[in-house]
Amino acid sequence: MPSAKKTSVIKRNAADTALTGFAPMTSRSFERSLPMLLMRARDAVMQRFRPHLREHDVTEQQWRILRVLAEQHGIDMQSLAERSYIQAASLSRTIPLLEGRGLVERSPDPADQRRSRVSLSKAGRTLFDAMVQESAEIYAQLETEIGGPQLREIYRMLDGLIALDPGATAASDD
Amino acid sequence: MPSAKKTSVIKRNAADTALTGFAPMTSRSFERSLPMLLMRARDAVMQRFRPHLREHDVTEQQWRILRVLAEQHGIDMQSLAERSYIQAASLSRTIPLLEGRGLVERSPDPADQRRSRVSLSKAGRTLFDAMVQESAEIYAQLETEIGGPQLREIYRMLDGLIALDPGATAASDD
DNA sequence: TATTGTTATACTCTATAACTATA
DNA sequence: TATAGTTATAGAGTATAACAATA
Repeated sequence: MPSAKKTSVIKRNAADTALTGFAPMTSRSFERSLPMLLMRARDAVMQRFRPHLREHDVTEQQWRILRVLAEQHGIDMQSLAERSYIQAASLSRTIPLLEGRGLVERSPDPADQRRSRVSLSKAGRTLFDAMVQESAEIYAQLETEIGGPQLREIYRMLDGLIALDPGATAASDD
Repeated sequence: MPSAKKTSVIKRNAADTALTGFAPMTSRSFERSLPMLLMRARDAVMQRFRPHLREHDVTEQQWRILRVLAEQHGIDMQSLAERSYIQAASLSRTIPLLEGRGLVERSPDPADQRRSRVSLSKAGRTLFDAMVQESAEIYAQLETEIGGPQLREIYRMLDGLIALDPGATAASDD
């Protein structure tokens, strides 16, 4: 039941009381573990998108890659890794899969033979266009349910949390 | 730089404009993908906790298990899986590891031989008490940086997102 | 020597199904 | 027949380090 009050996710007991004597009045909210709630919130949102991703046989990670490629043609592997928040080693295994499906193309950078220039193929662009359209519709539905101002507030607060980690913030400052 | 404005995480270009024609005025925030921001926010928060977890040689998943066991003695595997948001199959592999370290004990449920009753051992309780104390301190530091009211607002909004997924909400209603 | 990208290794976690032993 | 838990399998992802080619 979506509307049920989740008051007892974590139950009070002796041990609990002992450990939260540290911050007695607000212990309840902290016991509900911020990372856990973030994980569950992400999962709840992804529920909306998973059927859509599966339908196109694209993993979450691959979708992140396609999105970066859609906005930056001929990006090198390292930059792609940073912008899609995927480890370079992981990317090296994933890109050939997308190449194999004809969604992605690579060519050596003429200015530096070490570098690859990764791009969306025509088929990749077509897939992306179709997917991003559906994705926008799911987002629009989300916004309807949550409310625009509320959703913008969520973005603002998530930015605040992300800014807690200087490393992560730096990665997004491009 | 934590204070830097992240205005250019996703760059505008022709392709971008094309795909976001769908919702022109608010496209920027939606392009910044809610699941992605939730993932990064969780990662940023976890950064604070990872050294603490590693120090005690406990994975994030194992920490979730310990927390559930700390508040519910003699829980069966299925309930433990639900409450810790871990797949039952994954739990079946993880619990023996914790047993091996002497942190967790299991005994068959006398009323139903199929069921296990999983509990924290004395050593497990000692570890939990030490870790939860440190964890509370990290949270307190987070609260100082973010601000109590702001943090409570974050919790409220995450609850809202989680409520979007009836399945996930049901799991937390215990 | 340093950098780009790939490969290797080991580990974590997920998802699904098959299996066992009880009920 | 149904349920609790385990095991098997495959896939997806992380994290590190070693490595080859190029700069």
